[in-house]
Amino acid sequence: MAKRYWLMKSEEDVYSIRDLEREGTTTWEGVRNYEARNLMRDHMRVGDGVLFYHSNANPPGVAGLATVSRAGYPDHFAFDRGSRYHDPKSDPDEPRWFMVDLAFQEAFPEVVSLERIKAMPELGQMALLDRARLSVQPVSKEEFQLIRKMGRRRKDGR
DNA sequence: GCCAACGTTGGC
DNA sequence: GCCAACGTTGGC
Repeated sequence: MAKRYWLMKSEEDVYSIRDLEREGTTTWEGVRNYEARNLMRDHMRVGDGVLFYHSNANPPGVAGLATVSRAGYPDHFAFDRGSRYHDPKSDPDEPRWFMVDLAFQEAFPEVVSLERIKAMPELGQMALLDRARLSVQPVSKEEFQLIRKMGRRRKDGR
């Protein structure tokens, strides 16, 4: 199956690309939006490319790359009464929420800011721009490759 | 910290 | 099934 591409948001001060770099892999629990849930449960596959986006950051933007290292599986944090992600409506026999695991790939030398993304006509169709509150979203191969190229090159050309 | 967008909940 | 109230997200 062809590799797919995604953009996933994390609040920078909660979990950043540097945290992922240090840990190597992470679990992506806590997504509580059905559209995002469906993407993780039904469409994300091991090896898919991920743009790691920092929200609530200065500036907000894509901070690096990750890959999907485990496809969708039940978000067991929802069953844990002590977790901030506990959801009494999710049950192990019929889990409501799903998660994936990510592996670190690279941190960009400089964040590709939302402002720069908005300024690129080729990126005008990204869900990021009109589905601002969707934290897991599909990205085309062309969008992924362009942002990767922008991220690997510093603005000053070095 | 503000507030617009937007998804969810719950009364009817 | 409608829709107002409410909660959350996330840019600014």
